[in-house]
Amino acid sequence: MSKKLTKRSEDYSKWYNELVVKAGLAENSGIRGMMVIKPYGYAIWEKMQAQLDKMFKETGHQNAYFPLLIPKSYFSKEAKHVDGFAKEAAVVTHYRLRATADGKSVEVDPTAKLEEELIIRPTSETIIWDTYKRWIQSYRDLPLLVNQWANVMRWEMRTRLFLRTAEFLWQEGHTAHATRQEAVAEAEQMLHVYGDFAENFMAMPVIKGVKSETERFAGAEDTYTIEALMQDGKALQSGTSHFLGQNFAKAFDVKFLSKEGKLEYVWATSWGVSTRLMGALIMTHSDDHGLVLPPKLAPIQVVIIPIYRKEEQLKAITAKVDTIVNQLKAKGISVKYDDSDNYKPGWKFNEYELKGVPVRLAVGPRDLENGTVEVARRDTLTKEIVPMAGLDVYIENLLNQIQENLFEKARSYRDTHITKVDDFEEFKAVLDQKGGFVSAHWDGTPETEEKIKDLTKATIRCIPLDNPLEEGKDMLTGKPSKQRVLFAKSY
RNA sequence: CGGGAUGUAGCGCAGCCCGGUAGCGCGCUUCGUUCGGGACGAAGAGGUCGCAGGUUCAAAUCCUGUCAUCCCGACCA
Repeated sequence: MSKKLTKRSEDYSKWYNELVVKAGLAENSGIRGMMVIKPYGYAIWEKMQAQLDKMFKETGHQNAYFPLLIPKSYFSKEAKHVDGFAKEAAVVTHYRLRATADGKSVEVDPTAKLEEELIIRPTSETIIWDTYKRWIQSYRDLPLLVNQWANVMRWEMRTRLFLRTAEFLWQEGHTAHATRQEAVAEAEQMLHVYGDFAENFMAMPVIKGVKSETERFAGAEDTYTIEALMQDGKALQSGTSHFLGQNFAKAFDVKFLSKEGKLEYVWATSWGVSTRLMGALIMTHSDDHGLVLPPKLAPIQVVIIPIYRKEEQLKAITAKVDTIVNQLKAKGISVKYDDSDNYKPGWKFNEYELKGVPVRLAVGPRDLENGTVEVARRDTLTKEIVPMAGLDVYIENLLNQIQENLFEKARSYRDTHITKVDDFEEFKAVLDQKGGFVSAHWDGTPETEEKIKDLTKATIRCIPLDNPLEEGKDMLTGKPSKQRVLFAKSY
């Protein structure tokens, strides 16, 4: 089987799928819309998890775990929330199998029907708020700042590896506060945590903003989002943080006694990012050679490949490489020395490029003679010969440079793909030919938003947080508008 | 839920129209030569042809049913 990838320019989706599979990140399981995350893909997810988890703890959150199955009745308590998820809920109706009459297979035992069906969580607000009711009595119990790492299930009709799968891994934070102000501040804080993570670790520039009413989370008063731009000009919602008001507190009757002795409903937030971030990472940096990983999230930051003919040469190289490995490890750099003899160097070069390893070192007899190594960068695909002395410092700096370069490259792409438009014909033209975000005036009504979506498939991605106010006219209806919003076609 | 396709070795596929006892590439095993950008030769291992029925002397191939997956729509806080 050829390892050659389809070119991005030819067919972006095909390229994406091949890359995910061939780089060993994930594959379709053959079970409808459900994905197998392979060890290499999972290793990257673990790096993300570890960093996010650290950031959550630094902002005062604790981890907990709630049940996978949620009684159906819990959903009926928050009306909008149900509407949002009813269409894609997987339901457990029975609890036993039995052998068929011919004894050759199994069937659901009809006598083992559940009194009340259980829903496989599409998100955990309901079960968590049912629990919070028991945890919260006094203002002293607040704020309650809990995060959960879990899997959830949404029965999507059309799925794509990492971007939309029937089951996915994520974290969901659920917090309860004594005041509106505090809850809003929490939702905003977590949006900034996501933004920092995306930009500083994934090297992925994002626009932070607020969702329009139509795009808002089911049951939220406000949904904050980080929006990233993929290489094919489509936007990807990469993380959301919701200010839930008192909706869930009222639905689940969660009240606390304030300092003043008054019984009040608590204020809530929820926020989450998922394995969709893997898709975002891939579509932000990768190229026709394969994956490109930012050093901070690369499971292997440096790979070392020996070049040799004879066993003695390998021994001499390995002795030298051991020193390099130790020096790099001492600096906290993760290194892999690939001295496997079943593949030739050329094969390995291609393989690690496909896997996105940021830096590759090649050490051969020539280098032993000269006291050098060949250093290759994944981001620029350039190579240079570097003296072995001081190599650890050189590599350390190089990794930082690569991290920075990836971000700058992605940012300049993103920045050149935000287009200001005042005319609807131009709007359509930009979406079709150039892609990216389009900054345009909108009259603020869901009807207009819907009409634009029908006509162009573009939706309002967000109203940026730092958006300047500016008088204008809606490009479609001509009605007055106070600010521009960002439109884009999205995943 | 509408439209289209596919199911044959671990992976990717051919064979099916026109029925005759299963093949190609990659991968895998062994040996040898190779090794600074996806090496080569030789010898091997590996398949209830998605499942169930039917037609036939004979079914991967024809017929009926069924299950599953994929793609395009609709759907996607």
